[in-house]
Amino acid sequence: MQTVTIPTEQGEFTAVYSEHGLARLEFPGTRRLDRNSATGPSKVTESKLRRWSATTAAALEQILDGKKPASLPPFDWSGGTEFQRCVWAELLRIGPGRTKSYSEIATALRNPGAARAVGSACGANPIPVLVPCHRVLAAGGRLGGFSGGLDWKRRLLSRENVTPK
DNA sequence: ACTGGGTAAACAG
DNA sequence: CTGTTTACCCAGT
Repeated sequence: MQTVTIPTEQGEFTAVYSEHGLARLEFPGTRRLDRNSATGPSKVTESKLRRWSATTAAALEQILDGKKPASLPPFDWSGGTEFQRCVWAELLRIGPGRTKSYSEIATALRNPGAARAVGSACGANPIPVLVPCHRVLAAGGRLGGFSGGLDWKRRLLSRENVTPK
């Protein structure tokens, strides 16, 4: 695992890469102590890392600007369950300025009634912003929750001209 | 505004 | 397997 910091207007994000791609993205101010995994030499090559970092930084910048990212880095979702990966994949289908409710996601996955489980899966999303869990609202356009803090959710949405109740 | 029952998934033990 | 927790939802007070 390799960590790379990404400076933006909104602060310094931290990206964590495995040999398969971007595994985690952290908001500014969320210090993690496990900075160096002592599991031998990192398996992610320098050339991959530089390419992925550039793509991640550009995508992050674009989303913080309320725009659609031109391209995304590969994601390493190996830590997630099958259900969580399905939810996260569905989130990627929501464009900037659009929102979906937790139950709409559940229905789209042909598992209506799983709205609450969808909420849990969103909370477990290791790559916020790029995997836009901030575009998922509760029923009736209410804000719902956000692992990075509701102020971030409001900020990201307002940048896309969305104002929840 | 608050409560209760229903629901699905992850996790600890 | 049971109990607990969870970024939910809806119909009643």
